[in-house]
Parts: sequence; C-alpha cells; structure tokens
Amino acid sequence: MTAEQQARATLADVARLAGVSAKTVSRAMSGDGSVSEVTRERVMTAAKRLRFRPNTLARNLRHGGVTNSVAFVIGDITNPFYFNVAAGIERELATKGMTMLLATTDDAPGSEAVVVDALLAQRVRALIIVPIAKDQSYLEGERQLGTPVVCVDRPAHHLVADSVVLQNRLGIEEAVRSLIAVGHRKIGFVCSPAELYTHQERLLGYRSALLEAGITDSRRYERLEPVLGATAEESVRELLALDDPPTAIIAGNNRASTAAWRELFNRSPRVAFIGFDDFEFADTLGISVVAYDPIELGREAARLVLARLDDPSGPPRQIELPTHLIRRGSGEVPPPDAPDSTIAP
Amino acid sequence: MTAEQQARATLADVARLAGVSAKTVSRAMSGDGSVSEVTRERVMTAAKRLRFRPNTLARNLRHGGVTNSVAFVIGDITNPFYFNVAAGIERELATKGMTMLLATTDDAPGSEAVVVDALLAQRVRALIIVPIAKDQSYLEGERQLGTPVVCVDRPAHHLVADSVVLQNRLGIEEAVRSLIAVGHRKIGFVCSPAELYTHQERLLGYRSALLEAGITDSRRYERLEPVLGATAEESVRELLALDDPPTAIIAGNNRASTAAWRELFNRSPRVAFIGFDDFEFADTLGISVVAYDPIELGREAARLVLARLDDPSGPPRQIELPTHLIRRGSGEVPPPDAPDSTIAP
DNA sequence: CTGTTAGCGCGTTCAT
DNA sequence: ATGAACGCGCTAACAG
Repeated sequence: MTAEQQARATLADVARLAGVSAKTVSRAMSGDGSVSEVTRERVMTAAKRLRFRPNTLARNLRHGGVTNSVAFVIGDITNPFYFNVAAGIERELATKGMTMLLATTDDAPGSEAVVVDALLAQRVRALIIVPIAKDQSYLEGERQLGTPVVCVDRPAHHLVADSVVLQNRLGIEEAVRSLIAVGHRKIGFVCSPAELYTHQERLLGYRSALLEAGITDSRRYERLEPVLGATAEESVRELLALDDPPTAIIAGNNRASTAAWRELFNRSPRVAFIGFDDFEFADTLGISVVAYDPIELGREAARLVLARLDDPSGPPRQIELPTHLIRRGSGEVPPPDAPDSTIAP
Repeated sequence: MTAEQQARATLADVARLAGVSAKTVSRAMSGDGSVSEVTRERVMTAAKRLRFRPNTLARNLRHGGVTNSVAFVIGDITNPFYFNVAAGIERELATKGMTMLLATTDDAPGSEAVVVDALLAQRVRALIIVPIAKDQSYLEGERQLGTPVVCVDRPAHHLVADSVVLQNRLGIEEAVRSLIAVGHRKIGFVCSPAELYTHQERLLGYRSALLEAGITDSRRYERLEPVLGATAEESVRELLALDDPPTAIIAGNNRASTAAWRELFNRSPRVAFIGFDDFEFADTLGISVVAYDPIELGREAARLVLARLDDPSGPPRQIELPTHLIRRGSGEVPPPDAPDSTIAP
C-alpha cells in the first residue's frame, strides 16, 4: 500500500487529453448524443489511460439530486428474518440496476427517525422500513416530496404508505384449528413482545380460532414476553409447570419457535408443537410450522417501490402475503388423553 | 398518495425565506462558522417550514465526490454466512456514521467487475469484497486512487489488498486430530467446489492432519463438489456406499455441513460427524463443529477499511481469525470397531 | 457532429 | 457576523 495518491481524472481531464470538449466526452461515454467514430475512439483511449470513471453522483446531482439506492431500515440485522427480506429486496432492485443501502435501528424506537433522516440526507431514492417507532408521521413531508415509503412486516402508524404484511391471523388460526382437529383443547401460545403489530395479530388469531371451537378458558396459556430478548424457553417451562398444562404449544414468531422447540425437544410425554416461520432443519426434524416466503416479502416491497417511482399517484397499496401450515409431525401429535393414543379402548 | 409533487427546498430557498445569504444558512445548519443567535433561529424556522433537508451528496461532491457508504460485494445473499459477515460490517460502520451498500454477483465470476464498477461509479468510500473472480487486478487503479479494498474470507488474486480470512487449515486439522484421537482412521471429507481458496485450504488441512497420523490412503474419501450448488448429501451417500466406508465424516463448509448432517441423521450405525461453521440447533442436536465468529469477520473487515481511510499508507494487512472445535457429541462417536464400543472385551 | 454557457446544491475563499 | 463569487463533476439547452 503505497501512498501514491494520484488524483482522480474528471471529464475535463479526459477532454483535454483527447483534444475535445467536456460535453463530447460526456456524449461518448454515455452513448447519448452522436459522436463520430474517430473522436469516440480518441475519447475512449484517453479515458482508459487516465482511468477515468464517470461520477454517478455528479450526474444525478445534475438530474435532481437523487441516488440510485434504496434504503432498507431494519431493527436487528442478526435476525435471519430481516436478512431474507433484504435478500428479496436486493434481488428485485438489482433487476433495475439499483442497490440496497442497509441501516439498523438496533430495535430502538427512538433511533428510527435519526437513522432515516441520515439516509434521506444521502438522497436515497426510496425507503423500505420495518417500522419500530410508534409514529411515522415524520415521513409525511418526505412522501409529499416524492420519496416512496414502503413498510414491511408491519404497517406504518399515522402515515399513508404502501405496505407488505403477512396473513398473520389466518396463519395462526390454521395452526390452532389443526391442533384442535387432532384433539387438543389445551393449547399454549408463546411469543415475543406483545406490542408489535404482528404479534398482536397472531394473538388475535389464536384467540379467535379457540373461540370458534368453543374454548374460552385459554388466557392462562398465553405467554407474550414483555421485553424484546426474553426467551420463549422460560415461557414454555412455565406453561408445562402448570397444574393443568397445555398439551400443545404454538410459537408466534421465529425466535420464539426455535427457543420453544429447544425446550420441548427430548421432553416426554410429547407436547404437540407448531412454530411460526420455517427454518433450517425444521423439515429434517419433523417440525410443523406456519410458513411463508420472506424473500417474497422483500421482493414485493421492492416492487411497490418501483411501481411508486414509476407512478407516484394512486392510492396506497396494502399487500398481504399468504402463510400456510406445513404439517411435518410435531403438530400432529395427539394429546395424551386422546382415544387413539390410549393403549386399549 | 396524492401527486402533490412539491419541490424540494434548497439552501437558497431557505436563505430567501429567512432573508439571509445561502452561506449563512449553511453555517447555521452545519454549526460550522459563527452565526448570531437571532439569525440562527430565523434560519431554523425557515428550514423547518420548507422541510429543508441538507443534501449530503452535494456536500460530498464539493469535498471530493465521495459518499458515506462502503460497498460489500458478495456472491449469494441467501447464504447465512454472508449475512452474518454483513451484520458485522454494518455494525462497525455504524459507529462511524457510515452505511453499508450491499451488492450481489450471484456467484458469477464474470459479473464481479461489472458490479464493482457500478459501485465505484457511485463513489463508494471503500470496497469490501468476497472475491469470486480469478483476478482482481482490475482494482489496482482504484486502490491507487485511494479507495480502500478489503477482501473477506478469501484473499485477492493479483492485487495488493488488506484481507481477513479464517484459520481454515488449523480448524480442519483440529477436527481430524480429534477424530483420530477417538480411534477413527477412515475419515471422509465432503465440501463444496474445490477451486475456492477456503476449500483448498481446508482440504490441505485434512490431508496434512491425516499424514501426520500416518494415514496415507484417504484420497478415496475426499468428495469436493465440482459445481456450486451440488449437494453434499450425494457425496455422503457415495462415501457410505463404498465397500470400505469411512467411520467418520468432516464437512468443509456450512452448506455441506447441513446437507451432510441431513443425510447422516437417523442413520445407524452412527457415523462420527464434524461440521464447519456453527449453526442454529447444532448445540441442541449435539453436533460437533469447527466454529468461528462470522460477525467478527465482518467487523474486522470494516476496521481494516476505517484504518485504511485514516491512513492510506503502510503495508497490506492480512488478518487470520481463529477457528475452534466445539465438541458436542457427534464428533466423539467412536468407530464401530473400537475397543470401547464392543459389548464384551 | 461538436463546442459554449449555465446551473444542479453546496462549501470554500476571500472579502466586508 | 455575514455575503459574493467561484468551483466540485457533470449534463441540458442552446448554439454553430
């Protein structure tokens, strides 16, 4: 690493070396206007010799001061869920030559606006966020200025914006019904913090499906962690330590799923289990889950951005992506008192 | 979403409304020069009313045309390994107010230069890449222009650059020795494509550790997929179908680990197994692995970038991050013919 | 086909 | 403490 900090060549430098005007170089490089074959050659040679690299920034500044990147704002980058969504966004954007800027709020509601502001100052083309703050109205002005804002996984609060969410209720309802069909009446629900929209929805799905089956005494089986980061392992232990423990457990999100299964693994008598969000080995291990496609979640969000860039007008769009129960065995375990599981009738 | 595309306010607009010069606004906003308290107030109010947002791009253009983001170029965004590295990079950059631009080459060696060129045109501050092309000399010019280039996981070819890699050989050697200590002499090695530096290193580690123990006839137990995407499941099946099958298997990378374990799971007699790269449930399932910290890999890369931005001179730095064997049981299974495993002496 | 002028939004260098 | 002029790298709008 030598410090031979050679200066970066500009259009003007190339023009000088090629003996033409800057604009001609511009034309030659971008293939925009018409340039004679000879001069184009001359320009290209000069550019190569000077290691010229067009400055997209300056170009965009001239065009209206917007970059080519879309910002994706997430809470915790170590959560694989976000990562898969990011993968979908990146892929979809790449088809249009756009790049993804990734930023983190560390799941701190207070830092959302700060992080977003910094990104907007960098003139990102659009914003895709997993809302964590309780109020996104601070983005209203930016939206009016023409910056598309798309919310993923959770809708925005106090802001008109496109969004992509999952069919959370339906997913959990399907899981509950499936357990009931096998004979369960005592079904537990463990999940991460209750405040989040997704978890609220899933809780509502859990309750409505139970109600539907005439089960009205399940509140004691609900365990929503009060704080982010608390593990579902404890919740499961608590539930199973009850005098009248549940015979089946549903987890409401990915972290809770893995934590819960960790606790249920190797326990007997076997407690039926259905997780939320598919994961590696869930198939090999025979774990039933309410699955969905996180990559598609990202792709849809990016598509909404692209559509909005194409046509800023029109009403906000709310997309709901399907969830579906995958039966692999763990959710099909009957309760111990079921007719089929008794040794003799 | 109405189409009320109101124009974006600039420094000049704010200046006009506040009745001062543009430079005064600039001073007031950046808190740089000295501004009287009254005018500062006036400027701030005007800025708020116009929803003014300073344009970082224009500012940076004035400063030398460089953005605040560092590009991270990876092959396949769906590989959790890259994701964790990305997490480390993002976190470390965030401490300096920088953001991460994520780009993908789809593991196509030919597209690396294309993607990188586009990023450089966007004037990223630095480049962190997982090299996939056979030659990174195309970056030499850029390096001389002062753009730090850091390679992760694999060193660059034909380019002087900082890099962070793992202690690949040592990791696999430790695994092999551990298996040998339990009594294994027939040890298989399954891995993804052979061309990659990491896999070559691990293969060499495998061979040297065997040689060290006087085992010289293990070539028939080596299975390196010729193409990316081929699964290690087949390789494992092949190995176990041999007349004289191995009694232990080592996987050389994360994808191979999960695929191999999928195949070994529920098989009997139990084949000893050690994977490479830790993963969710490896602990719960009792799978021994050669582990390392992917997030730290990213953080180190980002630190190299920051150091290089701070001081471009100095020799290239090569950092090797440690790997270590985590014994959880699967790697401690003795061979069927071992004295301890026989029922009676 | 090519060059000139002007200006994108901001900061620097002088002035005042 | 504040302002005017100029320039960062590039391109639109006009020449010629």
